Amino acid sequence: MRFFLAKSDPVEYSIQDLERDGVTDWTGVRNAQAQQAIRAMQNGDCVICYHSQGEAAIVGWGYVEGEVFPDGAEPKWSVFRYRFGGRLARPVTLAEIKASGLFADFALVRQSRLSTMAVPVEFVTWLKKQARDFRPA
DNA sequence: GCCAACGTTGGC
DNA sequence: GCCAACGTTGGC
Repeated sequence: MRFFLAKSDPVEYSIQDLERDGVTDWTGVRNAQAQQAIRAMQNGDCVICYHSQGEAAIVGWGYVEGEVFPDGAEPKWSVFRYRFGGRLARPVTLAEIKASGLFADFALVRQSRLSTMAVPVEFVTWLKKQARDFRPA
């Protein structure tokens, strides 16, 4: 299993919405680099959920369900099906991630506007220490 | 609310 | 094909 991260503006669609829905199609990503991350996803991969805008924090996780597929309306763009995994009791903020000093090269820190990205394994290890309830299956 | 980063558009 | 102008996103 590999790890990715998907941002969402919680006003539009939050981890609570994902928990309620159980599963949702992650559409609307219209950026070449972000699309590259989506196309690299495989069934069962873990996708960390991050709230942007006011919150700027990791709030939970989920899983890629099935294969990545083309957007029905605009097939040149890829979509993944996102299944809820869990919520963190305490969000891990971007400020903490930056303050750790360990992840200056991570796209989350380096490219604030990128909305989906691959996550380095060292970050996953660190995150598990920060959030004991982060337990991807 | 402001600003930096950066993607997109359109004139040339 | 270049580049300025503009729009959008997200951190603060």
